[in-house]
Amino acid sequence: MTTLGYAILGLLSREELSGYDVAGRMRARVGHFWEAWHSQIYPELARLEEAGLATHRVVEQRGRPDKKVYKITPAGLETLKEWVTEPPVPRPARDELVLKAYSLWLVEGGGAIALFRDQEQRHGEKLLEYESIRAWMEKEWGEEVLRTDSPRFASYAALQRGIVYERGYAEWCRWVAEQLAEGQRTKRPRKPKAV
Amino acid sequence: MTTLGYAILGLLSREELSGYDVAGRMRARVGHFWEAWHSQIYPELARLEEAGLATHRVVEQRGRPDKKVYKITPAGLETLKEWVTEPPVPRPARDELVLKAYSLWLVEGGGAIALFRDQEQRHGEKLLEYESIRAWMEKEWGEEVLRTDSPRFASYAALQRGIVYERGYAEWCRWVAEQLAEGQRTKRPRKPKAV
DNA sequence: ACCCGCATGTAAGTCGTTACATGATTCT
DNA sequence: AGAATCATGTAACGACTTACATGCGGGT
Repeated sequence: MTTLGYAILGLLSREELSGYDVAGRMRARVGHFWEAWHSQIYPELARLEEAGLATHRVVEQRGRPDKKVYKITPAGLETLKEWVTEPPVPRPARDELVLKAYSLWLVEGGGAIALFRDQEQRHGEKLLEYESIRAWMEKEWGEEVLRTDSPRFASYAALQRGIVYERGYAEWCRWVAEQLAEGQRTKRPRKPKAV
Repeated sequence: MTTLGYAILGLLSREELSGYDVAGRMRARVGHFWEAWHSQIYPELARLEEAGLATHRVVEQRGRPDKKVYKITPAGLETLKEWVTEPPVPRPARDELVLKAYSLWLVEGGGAIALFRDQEQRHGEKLLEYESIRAWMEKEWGEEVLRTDSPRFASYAALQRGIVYERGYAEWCRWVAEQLAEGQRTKRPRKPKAV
């Protein structure tokens, strides 16, 4: 089983979905910590079905192409439950911007400051977006967001990670931009080639 | 050019390195936001050389196998500089634990609490490790860590991201574990199958 | 006329991981 | 005797991305 398989089972545990819908949920719901395109999703759904973890029925539609609606099986639910409490293999977050930061010393102020200010804004916007979703959840779902046996709690908890992540990211970007700006203000001449 | 290529150039811009050393630096220095194994590094170094961004010379050693020491070229430095200020294509952080959180509602307390407490500890330990490196840098490098044209500033800035990341991660884990524990204390019976 | 949403797939290519392969020296 | 460090590579596999492929209906 691949991680994507579990991601899909996680969605199917909440509702029956077509491949197209899975792709949509993937973008909207779990997109901030796992993404997948339909070209990966369709074969994965077929594999889940072959493994007996999901089944599908064809739903005919008027004026639209037929769709295959997938449903998780009891075996699928068991597999998913077992996976949930297993510790994940630790993998470092691959982050290209941090890699760029590691070579920041090579470039003179301007462009780098712009980059980090821009990234700060992007992540700040993401943060606001997530926070407004959280506000919506709290208003709409009330105390259920803290009822740990409710899927709404799980959605809320995952979103919470996105919020903490984006807040920290924006903070770091601002800090870097400030250091760069400060470095430009109190400019020292670069070290001469031969001392 | 792949991102790995730039990661390697970033290391070579500071010092000449053999493939073996690059692999080591990769683990120790940039490992918390980009990892790579030697099997990927050796071919990538060959590609960098072919593209004229690095050169190598063979260094003979006593009692040890010969090594190829790579050096960045002026063209390599230019390529690296150009890349640094280009905005990265936004890719969501793939995080399996958040995916597990999204399915947390399916499992009863015990195992899930243990998982998140354990993860909190892991990230808490990472945090302490990074903080002690930061303390070492500040003590050893002094004000140079804030001199934006110094490689030490860049190292410091990248490490800073690791610190913010791990702090946020540990915080989130603790929050989830607390919610799960709270949910267990004030246990409600699960919704009956048919109401 | 053209684009967007719905709907499902395959193919080609890239990137990353694990395993295979070899071999000397030093430490436990 | 066995493990770890230094040192460089290749091969096979798996995961992920981008592009190709098709087709209807509704909106601008």
